[in-house]
Formats: sequence, C-alpha cells, structure tokens
Amino acid sequence: MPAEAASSAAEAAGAPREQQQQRRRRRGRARARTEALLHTLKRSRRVKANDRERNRMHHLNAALDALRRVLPTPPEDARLTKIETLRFAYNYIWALAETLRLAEQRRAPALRPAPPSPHSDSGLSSASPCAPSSLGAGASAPSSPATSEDCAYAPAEALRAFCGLPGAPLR
DNA sequence: TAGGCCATCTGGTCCT
DNA sequence: AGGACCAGATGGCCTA
Repeated sequence: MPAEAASSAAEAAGAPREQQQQRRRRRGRARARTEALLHTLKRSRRVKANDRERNRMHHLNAALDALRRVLPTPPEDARLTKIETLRFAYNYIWALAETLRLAEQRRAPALRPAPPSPHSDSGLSSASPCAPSSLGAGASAPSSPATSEDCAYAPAEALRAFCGLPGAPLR
C-alpha cells in the first residue's frame, strides 16, 4: 500500500507523530465542511425546486379554475373535482361540436355527406372556431362520449344531457 | 373509520 | 447547469 509506505517513510524521516495527527484532523474538518456545504447547496436547490413545483401546480390549478368558470354548471352545484372538470369539458366540447354539426346539417342538407378526405385536414372548419376540426382533434369530431342517437334530434337536449351533469360519460 | 380528493415534497428524466 | 415536467409517496381534511 502506497499510503502506508508514505507514512512509514514520513516516520522514518523523523516527522513527529503529533504533526501527522494534526494534518489528518485538518483534512477531516475540511472534508466535513465540504460535505456540509454540498448538503446545504443540495438543500437550497431542492427548496428552490419545491418552490417552482408549487408554483407550477398553482398555475395548473388556476387554469383548471378558469376552465370550471366557463363550464355551464349550476352555481349551486358543488365544485367539480379536477377529474370531473376535465371529463366535463371533454363532453361539453363534444356536445358543442355535435350541436354545430347538426345545425349545419339542417341548414344545408345537400352538403351533408362530406366525409373527410385524406387531404381535408388543412382546409377544414372555416365555419366556426368551435367546429370540431379546430378543436385539436384532427379532421373528425371528437369521439362521442355516448351514443350518437342521444342527440341526433335535439342538440340542446344533448347539451344538457352531456353537460348538465358532472360525471357525464367519458370513454 | 375507510375512501376520495388535494397539496406538497421528492427524485428522476428530458429539454434548453 | 438549471428549469420544466412527471409520477410516486405522504399526510391532512372531509364526507358517507
């Protein structure tokens, strides 16, 4: 072992034992200081990260609250939970899109059969910003949260059915 | 008291 | 390197 060799060499050289011990103690203290510093550094980074995470979640919750405010829930209803809010929003958007589609269909029945062509993605939905294709779901309407018969004849009814109740069916 | 919901902390991973 | 995002763990609060 080189260390042993070195120490015995030092002894052989006549270095006093006391000096060696002092050196060892100093090294120990220095290492302890470094570790403490590292620990506080890690700690302060963690605290900062926690702070950011808390902030991030607050922003997420604020967005969720904003979403709750625009959803048509009766004010006396208990506040929707997070998962309920998301499901409700999904169904609400679906119902709105469906309403729009049916309204279009009534106004211009001749134009009705317009299955999305493979190239239709880009050219869709000049009608309304709420049209299905502009909801980020691609060329087709969001998949139905229930059977399509449910709102085939009464869009308003459908809206109520799908959006009036929290926990409306979501796939 | 069990179960649901929520806020917070934490370590890992990815991105800039 | 530091920040954003994510998922798991934990503990508190509330309600049936």
